[in-house]
This record gives sequence, C-alpha cells and structure tokens, in this order.
Amino acid sequence: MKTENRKITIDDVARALNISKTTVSRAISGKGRVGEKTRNMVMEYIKENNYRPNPIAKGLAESRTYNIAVVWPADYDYMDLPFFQRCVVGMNKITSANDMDILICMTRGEDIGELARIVENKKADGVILTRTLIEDPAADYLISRGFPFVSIGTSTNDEIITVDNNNFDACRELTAILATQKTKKLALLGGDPNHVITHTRYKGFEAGLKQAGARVNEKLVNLGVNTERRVSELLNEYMKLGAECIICMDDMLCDMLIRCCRNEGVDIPGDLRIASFYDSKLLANSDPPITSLHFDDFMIGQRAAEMILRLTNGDEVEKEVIDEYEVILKGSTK
Amino acid sequence: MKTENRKITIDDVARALNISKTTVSRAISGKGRVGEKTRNMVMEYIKENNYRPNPIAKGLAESRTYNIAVVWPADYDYMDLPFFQRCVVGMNKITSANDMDILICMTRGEDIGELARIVENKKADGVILTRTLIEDPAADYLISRGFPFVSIGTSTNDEIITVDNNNFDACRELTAILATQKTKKLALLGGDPNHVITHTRYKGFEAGLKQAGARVNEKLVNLGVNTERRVSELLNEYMKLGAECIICMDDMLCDMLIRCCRNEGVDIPGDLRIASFYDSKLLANSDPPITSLHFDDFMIGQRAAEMILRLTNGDEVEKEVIDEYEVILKGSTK
DNA sequence: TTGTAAGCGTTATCAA
DNA sequence: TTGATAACGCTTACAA
Repeated sequence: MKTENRKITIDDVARALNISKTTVSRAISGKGRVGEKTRNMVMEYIKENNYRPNPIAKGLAESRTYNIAVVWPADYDYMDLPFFQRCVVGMNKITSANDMDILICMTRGEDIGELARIVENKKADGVILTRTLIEDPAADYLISRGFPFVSIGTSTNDEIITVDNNNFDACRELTAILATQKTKKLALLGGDPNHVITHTRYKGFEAGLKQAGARVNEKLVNLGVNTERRVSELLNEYMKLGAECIICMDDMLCDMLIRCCRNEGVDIPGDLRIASFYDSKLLANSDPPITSLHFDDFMIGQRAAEMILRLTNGDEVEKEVIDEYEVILKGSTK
Repeated sequence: MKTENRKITIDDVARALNISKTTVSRAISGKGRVGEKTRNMVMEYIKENNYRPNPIAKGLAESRTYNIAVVWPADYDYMDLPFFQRCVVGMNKITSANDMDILICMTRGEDIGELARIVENKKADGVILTRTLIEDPAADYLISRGFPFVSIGTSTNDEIITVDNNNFDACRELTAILATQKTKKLALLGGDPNHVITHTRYKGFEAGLKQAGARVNEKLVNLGVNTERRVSELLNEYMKLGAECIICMDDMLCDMLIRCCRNEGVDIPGDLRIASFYDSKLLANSDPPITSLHFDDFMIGQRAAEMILRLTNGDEVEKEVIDEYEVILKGSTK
C-alpha cells in the first residue's frame, strides 16, 4: 500500500502517453495545433489521473501568479466596517471561477510598503483598491509602476479605471425626499475629506437640496468629523441654528450622533430627524430604525474582480457605475 | 532615456560582481559558508541596485509559496460579522513582517472545493481555519492530505492545533455574575449546534449557574436558533415560564431578540434582562446598551498566524488559549 | 570559500 | 501535427 504522494507532472503524463511535454502542454492550453486524437488521449489521461498543472511553475514560465491583490485599510476606524469583507466575498465568486486567488494587502495610513512588496515581487497579476482618496499614494504608486489595477469608488484622476455605486444620485435622491417634506433645514455631518466619497456625498446633498428648491446652509455642513466629542459639539450648534434633520455620511457617525442625542435628551424623530448616507444592518434595526441608503457591496466586489481580470488579460476595460441603490425610509425621519 | 524596466535577477548580480549565482544565493540566504568580504560586497550591491529575489522562482525551487490561506465561510449569515475581517488584520501584521502573504479562501456550506484547489495546486504553505465545526469537512480534508493548518476555536479532535479565547471561563463568569444577582431564572438562546463554540458556550453557561448555586432549566435552553420567527416564539415561551434574563450566544441573535422585545412590548431591563456571549460595538451602544463579553479578534488572528508560520517551518507548536476576555456589564442587565 | 551544473514544472521557440 | 530544447529565476548537491 504505497501512497504515492508526489504530484504527477506534465513529464509523467508525456512519458505515460509516449509523447512530448510540448504536446501535452498544447493539448491542455489549447494554444497551437494538436491532433484531435492526441488531444482526446491527453485529456482523458489527465482526467483519470487527476493531473493539475502546477501554477507556480506555470507562473514562472508565464510571469504570472494567478493572484489578485486586494488592498484594505488597516486603520482602526475601518476594521469594523463589514464593507471590505463583503466586497471580498463578491470578488471571490469571480476569481475562484477563474482559478485565481485573492491576496490581502494592507495599507496603514500613508504606508504602502506591503503593496510595493507585492508588486515588486510580482506576487499578484493585478490590484483592486477598495476606496479612492484625493491624495492617494497607492494609486499613484501603481500608476508609476504601470501595474494594472482598478479602484472601487470614483476618482479625481480620470485615467484610473473605477467601479462605483451611483453615490451622487443616491444621496441626491435621499436628500430631496427629506427636503420636500415640511423639513427644509437639513444639516450634514461628513467624514474624512481626503476620501473622494465624502465630496461625492456632499455634491449629492447639495443637488438634492437644489432639487427641492432649498439651498445649502454652510453653517449646517461640517466635514472631517471623526470623534464623538465633535459630533456632540455640532449637535448643539445645529440645534441652536434650528436644524430639523441631520444626515450622516456613514453609520459610524450616525451611531455617534444617536448616542449624543440620547445623552442630550434630543428625541428622534420628535425633536430631530436623522438619516445616513450609508446603511448598517444594525442601525436599520435600532430604535428608532434609521433612514438610510443601501448599496450592494457584494455586487461591487464582483464587478471590480471582473474588471481586473479582463484588464490582466489585456482587454479594454471601461469605468462602471452601478445604479442599484435603495433608499430606505425608516422611523428616524418619521 | 531608456527605462530599463526588466527586473534585475540573481544572474545580473553575479555577473556584475564577477562571482557565481551560488555565491550570491548563499550570501543572501545565509545558508552555506561565504567569505565575509564577498558577503558584504553582495549585500551592498543588492541594496544599491534594489535587487529582490523573485519569490515565484524561489518558490518553484523550494516548493514553497510564501502564502498562507485563510478560510472564511461565505454564507450570508457570516458575511456581516466583522470577526473574520478583524482576524485577518491581526494575521497580516505577522505575515507581512515575515514577507508572507494571506490568501483568502471561501467555503460555502459543505463545499470545500476552493480549499482543495489551493492545496492541490500548492498555492499556499499552510492554512488557517477561522472556526471549528463538529462535522468539519475542511479540517478532515487537511488532515487527510497531511497539510499543515491551525484552527481558530476549540476542536473536538485532539490532534488539531488550535488557538482559542477562553470562551468557557468567559461565559461561566458572565453567567455567574448574572445569576448571583437576585435573578435566578436564566434562559439561553443558542446558534448552530454544528459549531463547537455553541457547545462551549453552553458548558460555560451551565458551569456559571452551578457556581451560583443554580441549575440549568432545560426548558429555558434552545440551540440551533437562527430565525427571528423562532426567537419570537421562544421569547413568548420563556416569558410564560418566568424567565428573568435571556443570554444570547451571539449578537445577531441578540439583535433579533431586542427587536422581538420591542414588538411585544417587553421592557428591557424592566421586564426582562438581556446579555450576549459575544460583543458588538453597535449593540454595546444601543438603547439600552447590552451586557456582553468582549474578545480580542485582532490578537487571536495574530496568534494563529504566528502558529502557522512556526508550523510551516517545521517547528513544534502547541495549542493555545487566550485568557484576555472582558465582561462588560451594561444597562440591559441593570 | 567558491563554482558548475542539475533540478523545480511549466511555456515558447524553432525545427522536423 | 509533433518534438527537442531553451528559457523562467532560483536553490542545492557535488566538485574544486
């Protein structure tokens, strides 16, 4: 009972069939002409003997890895957002269907050292960036190296191939709906101004107000908010200015705001309405449930993966915008 | 202005220095004797010319990949739990410090096809399973292939090298604290009985009651709960039986339970106390905030990564238990 | 201490 | 349609 554990190689196949490696290789890859009969013989043999070409050797010969690197931010602020995880599940559906794998690569603030290592070492054939920044060292680096990549999110740099949800329209629509109720005084609480999405959401907010015949009140808009202390200050300011509704750019801000309201005895939606430009399962089920937008993270991951695969195959790839968002009106806006 | 983009190889280094590849290889790897002078010369040259050995070629020669595969469940139930994502961030800290990378690999229910592909194709040197099951096809497969792996979570199979939080003690402690208040009638809502953790938590619950001089009331314990409908039914049953406190095994159940209570007009903690055996940032901030346990996901990922690296280096590795949990008492249990 | 040459398992070039 | 044979870039016996 010898358990031959050594993996069978292309050489073994060739020898067993009394043909050359070249022929076997051609039969499998489909490149180059092979006799019908020979091909069948090879295909049958490898099926029966469960031969799988070694992707490392293949990679060495082809200068490929059959891996896609996905870049995540490792900052604590983002570690809890299920967004990245959900994207990856979507990407995996595509990559695994193409016998490719996903490599996880972290950036820590400005530090793109790990990405650089992966690129220099050729450990992946392409890269997916999971967010776009105004000042974006990762994207700049990849461009400078001429390394294929796509970004999730809209970019200020037009050469970058991106896939994004239609955040602008979604935010515009939600804002317009809220503004055309009796409520006119809408306020905004925004995140990191180095994120392109922050500006997109702001533009959507602006357009939504315009559409409803209202205008942005600069005093009711603040970006770069990232602490509960700051949220609390702004809540007080906004209330003094007579804000009727506050929209948060994401649910971490929204979560903070809810807590501040509770501490200050501000009733939602009685004294103040609240909405978020990005959904969270848990917030949508909180008391009161929070009005928000919903995007399909799984889907956007899938699209990004499809695009980078095409790109690494040398095909032309165009930017994409996904329009399937949902506006979910809940108790927090009556 | 020729941009020599071709990567420099070990051959280039050797030729430039008028020595053989062998010597260069030895100087870099540290294996085999090399003259002090020669080594310095090599090291200096590769630093200046920014030479990095190609890991694919290295891998082909050594039969290694410098990748670790991390296995995630792709089921919808788990897609939202930040646990897996946080683990990976922890693992990455270790792997990247060792010039290794993380490959993501999904299992879908019983389907371990992708894991098998990665193992058969030798696309990783070792595997980390992120949960343990009673009936565990992934672990069984890896054992049968003799492929190195570690599991996060306690296993019923003693040969498996695991790293786990001390769930038993944590659950025991929380239960005991809740039971030694005036409350004696504790109920339990549990998840998938194929997960080892479900049983561990149950044992902890049992031990906690015992410690408090109480005993498990079988009618107040139900495992395998996974729908809101079922939670609602059980809430009614438990209330009829006079339950004073319900502990949920995780925060998805807890979230459902809170919603059911709201629907049924059950006041927390007035009519009923609630706690969870696994924490969620959002639940801890809900109204009322939920009493729960807290574990360090980042840390457990780190440990798992350290273990698999040692294992792939052929070192002996022992099971580990991490004792740093926190019991967080909040408003939901008064 | 250093070098030669044979792998590692593929693909690709060039003849036959 | 097929087959030698040389890459791909590195490690590692075995020699010197």
